[in-house]
Amino acid sequence: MLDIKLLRNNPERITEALKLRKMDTASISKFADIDSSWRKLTSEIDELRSKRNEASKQIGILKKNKAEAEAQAKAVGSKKLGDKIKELEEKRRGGEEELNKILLELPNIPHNSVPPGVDSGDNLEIRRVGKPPCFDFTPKPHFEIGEKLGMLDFERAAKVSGSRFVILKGLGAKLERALISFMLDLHSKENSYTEVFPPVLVNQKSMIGTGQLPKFEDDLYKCSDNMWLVPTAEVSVTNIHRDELLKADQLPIKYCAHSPCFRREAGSYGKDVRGLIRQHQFNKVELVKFVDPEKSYDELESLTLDAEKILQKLGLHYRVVELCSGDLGFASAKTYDIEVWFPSQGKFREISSCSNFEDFQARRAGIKFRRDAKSKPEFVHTLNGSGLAVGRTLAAILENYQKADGTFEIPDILKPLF
RNA sequence: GGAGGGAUGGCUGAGUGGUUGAAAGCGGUCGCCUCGAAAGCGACUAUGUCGGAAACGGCAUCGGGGGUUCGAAUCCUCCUCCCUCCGCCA
Repeated sequence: MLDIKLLRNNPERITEALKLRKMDTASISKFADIDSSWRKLTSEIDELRSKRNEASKQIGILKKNKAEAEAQAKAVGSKKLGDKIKELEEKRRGGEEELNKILLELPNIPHNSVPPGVDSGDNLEIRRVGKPPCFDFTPKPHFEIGEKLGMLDFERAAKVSGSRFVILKGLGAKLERALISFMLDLHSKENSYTEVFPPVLVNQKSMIGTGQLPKFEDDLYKCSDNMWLVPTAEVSVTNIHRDELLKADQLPIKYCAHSPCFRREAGSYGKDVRGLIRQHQFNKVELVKFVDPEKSYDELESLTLDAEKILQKLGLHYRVVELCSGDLGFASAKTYDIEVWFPSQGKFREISSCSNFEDFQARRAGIKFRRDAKSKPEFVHTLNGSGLAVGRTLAAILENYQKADGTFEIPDILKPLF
């Protein structure tokens, strides 16, 4: 959520930001209209309430002094004030709801450093690490390798659940588990994240807190009792500190978590229909930070490096891309995508997305901290990034470590886990 | 699922219709004391919002919504969460 004051005092800045994201700016002027009448009504209501409070106070005193008749007379006038207040409040309520809706559906403002652009074509490559493997044969796609080796069973998964599901078997299941372990160990031991194992079924407030709702309901699985399956552990983990006032010396708070993630992938028909790339359910290890606003951009750099470390240790070729304004996620102010090399496709595919949300999520979720004893609470900055998407990592290993005979090598770093 | 109990400021915890934004304690900040510190003493110490350069003032907020009343932390009602007991269950 954006700062409502910014919206009032500097709507040009937000209009500008929306344009960068190629979004409709109509809601800005709509907001201004409703807001000004909301504020006018509010000051009228406040004034009337002030009068009524004064009258009530006096009635109290009169009653104490046994001046019943006077008290009665005053109560009549006060009742009228009350009716008027109720009427104005009713009038205000509709606008209030609309303002809130607009506010909750406005995306974050891109950071100054974010390159302007319309889509992924305008993203900026920051660095390339490692080298693509050389094959003296045509590299196969990961799903062919996995199916042939009995590690991946898409057909039966379709029977059990539907399309975009997979059953990992034998070595496949074991490799998945090893990867989760490896990632969590590295982040908790070397990168000093606290490991957490969060719920994957969350309430609506949590989904609003991180920005999935109300705008992206179509992407989510909704269960009964107004509970939702998380599309990423970011939701569960960021909301750990919802409506909390943290102490400055607690920051930065760093969590890593593995969770299954659930996405409906509505509107992605025909995209990556085969293989592990785009599943309705997949495992992911997530990194989440709560930090001092002044340090959040340094923290974004280090978080990205923490995620990269996994790929380096696995010996996978990758690049880091800075998302342009048009490709930026709803809640993000700045995002680096890490893309891993897929030999069968001859291109890089996203395996991690590391973002600084600044105070956008903190404001929605009410996550504050007090700088020192004398200062007022301020919103923290939240960040998160995949470290990494496990299914895609497994796919990348199959492809990059494949051999001519259709088998593949387990990366050295994982061997102790087998 | 059934029966009870509870939710108050950074924390603990009083408060059952009237000048209560809220006692007390803890914690914190500042001052006095001291060579310095501890202890002691004193003052200050919620958030949001509107107006204001500020001082300050209005309004709202005692888990959340709705209601009763001139007036609600306090009464009624619905909801959420927590605790205890019973049932069921991995």
